[in-house]
Amino acid sequence: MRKKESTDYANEQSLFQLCERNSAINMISGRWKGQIVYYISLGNDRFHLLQQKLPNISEAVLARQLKELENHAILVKREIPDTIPVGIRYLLTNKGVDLVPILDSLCNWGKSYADGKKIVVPADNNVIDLG
Amino acid sequence: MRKKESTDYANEQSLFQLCERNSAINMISGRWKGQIVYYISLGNDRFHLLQQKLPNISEAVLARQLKELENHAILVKREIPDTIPVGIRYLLTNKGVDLVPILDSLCNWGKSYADGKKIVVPADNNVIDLG
DNA sequence: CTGTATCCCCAACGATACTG
DNA sequence: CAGTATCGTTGGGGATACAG
Repeated sequence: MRKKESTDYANEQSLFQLCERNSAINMISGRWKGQIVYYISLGNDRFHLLQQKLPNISEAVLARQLKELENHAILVKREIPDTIPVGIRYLLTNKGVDLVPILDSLCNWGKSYADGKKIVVPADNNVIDLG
Repeated sequence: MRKKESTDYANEQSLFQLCERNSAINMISGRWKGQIVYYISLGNDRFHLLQQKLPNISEAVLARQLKELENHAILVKREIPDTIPVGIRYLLTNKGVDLVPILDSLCNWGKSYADGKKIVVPADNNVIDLG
């Protein structure tokens, strides 16, 4: 547990208060979160389906990331009736659904520059030469 | 340094390869990055101005975050001529400028739900009651 | 003014064994 | 099937002293 008296904790909270931008970044920071939300949006709504899509994730880590996304109300768990052992579906909330296009634009942003879009500084119009 | 043989490193790289979404999230993950990019976009382009805007950040941390943003070509450093000691301006590249509206939409996304927008699950139309 | 060097602490990721 | 418990390792944030 992060200590509530630490500067670390205080800094985090003050940033969250300053602007929702910071808590939003915090909600999607986590190695697998973007990919998990994406796969669930495509209908991979079971634990084992996500494991298949993310073959290198450990059970403990997947469970943790799902719980964090649930705590942020990005997804919810629903039990599938009359199944033994009980099956669980992961469903995006409207908050989670609203996140998807934002993650898409992040994806496109990164992709356009990874694909060779020139980096320039608008202030001086000089092209940056990346090593 | 993260060891290149570790599973940790391999997982990170495979996610970056899988989709730019993941490397983009990685670029903006870092406690102060969103706020730094925002303040620079408003014209706070000096180290000491950023320190004023972010009073709780330590010099070491600010320098680290700026260097990471520079490594991702989101900003560049420009020396101010004929200054002793030498002054540095931080300028957003076009890549950095393109990031700003995405961070804004992230901000609005978080804000709308923080402000009381109802959380529902589109699949079943049930309203979620958050404690 | 804009950093670097050093050290401490904690949280995230990961591996594995176990459970209802 | 969908987890929990535990533990090891690493990396990020922070404080402080020092430097060009």
